[in-house]
Amino acid sequence: MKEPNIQAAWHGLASCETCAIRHLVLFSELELADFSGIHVPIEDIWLSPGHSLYQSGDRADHLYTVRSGLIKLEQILADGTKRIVNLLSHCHVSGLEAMTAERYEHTCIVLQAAQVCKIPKEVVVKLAPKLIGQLMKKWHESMLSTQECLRDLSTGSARQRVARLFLVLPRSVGPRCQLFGREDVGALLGVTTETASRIVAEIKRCGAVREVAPNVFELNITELEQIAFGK
Amino acid sequence: MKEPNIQAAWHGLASCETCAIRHLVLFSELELADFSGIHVPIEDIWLSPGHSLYQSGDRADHLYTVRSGLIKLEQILADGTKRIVNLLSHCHVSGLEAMTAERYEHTCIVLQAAQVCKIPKEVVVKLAPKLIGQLMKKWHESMLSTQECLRDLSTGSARQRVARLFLVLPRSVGPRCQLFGREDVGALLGVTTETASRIVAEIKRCGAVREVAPNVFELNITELEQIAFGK
DNA sequence: CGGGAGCTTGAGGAGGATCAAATCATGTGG
DNA sequence: CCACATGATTTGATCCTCCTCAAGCTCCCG
Repeated sequence: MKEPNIQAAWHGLASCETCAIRHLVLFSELELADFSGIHVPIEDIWLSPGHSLYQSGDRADHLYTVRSGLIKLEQILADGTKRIVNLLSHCHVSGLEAMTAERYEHTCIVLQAAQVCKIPKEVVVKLAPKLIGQLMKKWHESMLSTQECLRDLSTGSARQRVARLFLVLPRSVGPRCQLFGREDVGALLGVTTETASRIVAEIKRCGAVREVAPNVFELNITELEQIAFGK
Repeated sequence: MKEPNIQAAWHGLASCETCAIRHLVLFSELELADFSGIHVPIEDIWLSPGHSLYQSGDRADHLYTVRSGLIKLEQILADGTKRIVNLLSHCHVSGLEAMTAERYEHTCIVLQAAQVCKIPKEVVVKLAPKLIGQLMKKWHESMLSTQECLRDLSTGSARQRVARLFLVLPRSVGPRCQLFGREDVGALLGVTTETASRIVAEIKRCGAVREVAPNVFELNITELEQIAFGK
């Protein structure tokens, strides 16, 4: 497992003002003057798959906005097995619980190379009055995303779940997406690793997806939708 | 199905000031002066099982704080089946999405006789700056509750799920709780109605619960925990 | 070349789904 | 007050899916 690659860790909010996705994330409603009051560092971080942003139980003092890549939130169940309860991608915010709780309740791990902004909780608290709208929007988004993950991806046959997973994954160019390890697929769908592997292979065989490179798939959307939602 | 029983629907916030659970719900941080600015009605409503507070797709213009009883949030899946994604009880807030979205995304139905406060969205928006803390707390609570519902109640064998459901249900006197229809149990656990019925019967037979009245159960906590989390 | 981690495949069995029917509870109208 | 209709619950029998345990396979790295 490689070390996290911190390419840039600048301080202050200078970059936020010009951030291309600012209007989509937390700070959309801020004006120039607001940035000047901030004297704690906001880091811009690149991470490769396998790295964790935080662990369940860690002191929750940062929020993270995902600029690119894919990130999983997982929890350990009573019987020791892991379960993924949310996938975060472009413009999502993770660690929102920092705003009200002492500690994180998920372990947050990178699935596909990601770029994130690490924002100290105190910055958000200080700006909170101006950020209410965005914060609520992000809470709501998190909620929808979690419900989608847990509801759609753990209902129906394993075939349907895998098909829905393919449809949910962020697309790169055209109908193309990247999958991750079978163990994670299992933890996300609530099935065993073996079943995950079997079904992915089967869906590959039946032509609903085509593996153009290791774990990179080209999707046949209509086929997949047929499997995912067909009676 | 009986009509909703609106015993009191008073206007203004006079009652909020003296509400016994105020400090646990949205308005804990308000002072007397804050209540005077409110000129839209906040209703206190009693509802019997089966009634809906709102339907998925309805215009979202009210928040509801649950004072007592039990309420389900359900959604209709692509294949037409219903799935319960959250259970709300004492001091929970439902309809938080009204704060950022146009429409409700769940259908909200009473499972056990409930008393709720119906708060117009505009009241909360107006008081928002003072309520940030509580709002976040409630978002967080909702999130935890949803994750618990969907994660714990749709993982493992049906036996385990039923046992966990009994452990999650709000207790009345001592280790006693009330269950609801088998169809709802199924929709909550992600199993069929028949399986729900079968397993409840089995758990009754093996002595982990005792039915002291129709759908009222006395729990054997240690037995249930053994089933719920035992290997 | 050998070792390890992740992925795939196989055989067997347990657990739910499905379809069907019987029982029970409730409310209605005669 | 009873007969009946309606809906929820229970139970049964059968089939299929997925879990379990196990072995082989591929790829990467020392």
